[in-house]
Amino acid sequence: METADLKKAGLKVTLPRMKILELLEASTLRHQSAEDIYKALLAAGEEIGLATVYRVLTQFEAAGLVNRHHFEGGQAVFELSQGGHHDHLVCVSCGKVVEFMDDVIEERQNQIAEENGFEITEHSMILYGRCPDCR
Amino acid sequence: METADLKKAGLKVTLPRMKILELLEASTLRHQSAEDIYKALLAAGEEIGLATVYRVLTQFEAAGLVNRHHFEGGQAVFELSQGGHHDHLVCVSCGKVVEFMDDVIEERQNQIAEENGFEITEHSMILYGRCPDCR
DNA sequence: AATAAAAATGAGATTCTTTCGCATATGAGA
DNA sequence: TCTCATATGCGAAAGAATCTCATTTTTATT
Ligand SMILES: [Zn+2]
Ligand SMILES: [Zn+2]
Ligand SMILES: [Zn+2]
Ligand SMILES: [Zn+2]
Repeated sequence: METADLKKAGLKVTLPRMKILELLEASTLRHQSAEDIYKALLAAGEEIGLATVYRVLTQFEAAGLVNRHHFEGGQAVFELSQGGHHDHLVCVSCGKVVEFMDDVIEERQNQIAEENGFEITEHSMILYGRCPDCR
Repeated sequence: METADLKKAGLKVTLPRMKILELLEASTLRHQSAEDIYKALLAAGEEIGLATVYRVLTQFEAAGLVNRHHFEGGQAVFELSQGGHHDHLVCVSCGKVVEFMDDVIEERQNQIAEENGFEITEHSMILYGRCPDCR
């Protein structure tokens, strides 16, 4: 139930926010740009402005509901943050995205940060290549 | 000797290209934006247009002379590609950049790509946090 | 259900970074 | 030195994301 999630996040329950959250939950594509979402909403007959989509996604991000990633040479993409941390494999040919999570890497990252006296707040790891279908 | 590098890269030896390459080699900051470079050139009395700086850096990248990285929330940064592959630790407070390279991680990345049938062309790994000075 | 105050929205303007187009200038080879 | 392909500088343009502000929608309160 979405409205609960919004309230829990300290966000007023408005129509645009509900529609965007619903769309993110219903969509088969986990990683979408603000514009993708805007167009999908338009196609669904919802009259929600692009600025609002950007604003709402930024609020969702701040509330921890979604995560934002910057894949090379494209717009930022957003995904529901359900399912915990993971990183991405991106096909440079067809755009397919595969998620993965590797404890060994995560562990080494922390180790490296520590060795350099850094206190890590987040990280971005994206592997680019050709997917099976595109090779 | 720079002119040789340019010729070797199949690039005509022009004044802007030489100046930019010299600046990259002389600068203490390894990671600079196109605009940083443009301003440094201006400050040094060189009259090189910003568009040229962008063009030249893109050509250098294609020639393998420099690498481009996109650190969160800033302009693209460029660095001379001397010294082989490495990844980055970036301080979110002061912008300090530390380079590192971890064979275990590189190995796991290849493993993961293989498991998913991907043929990796490149990757981006950036750890964000607070450096020792900023904690 | 009606009202008021606070917050969110939509549309367009605006910013920021990067690229493009084209007239002029420059470099490499003859 | 001459010629021509190429590179440069400038301003215009594009693309993504944010901002402004008048209007609308929520939520809280009668
Ligand atoms: Zn593919
Ligand atoms: Zn993901
Ligand atoms: Zn710092
Ligand atoms: Zn580096």
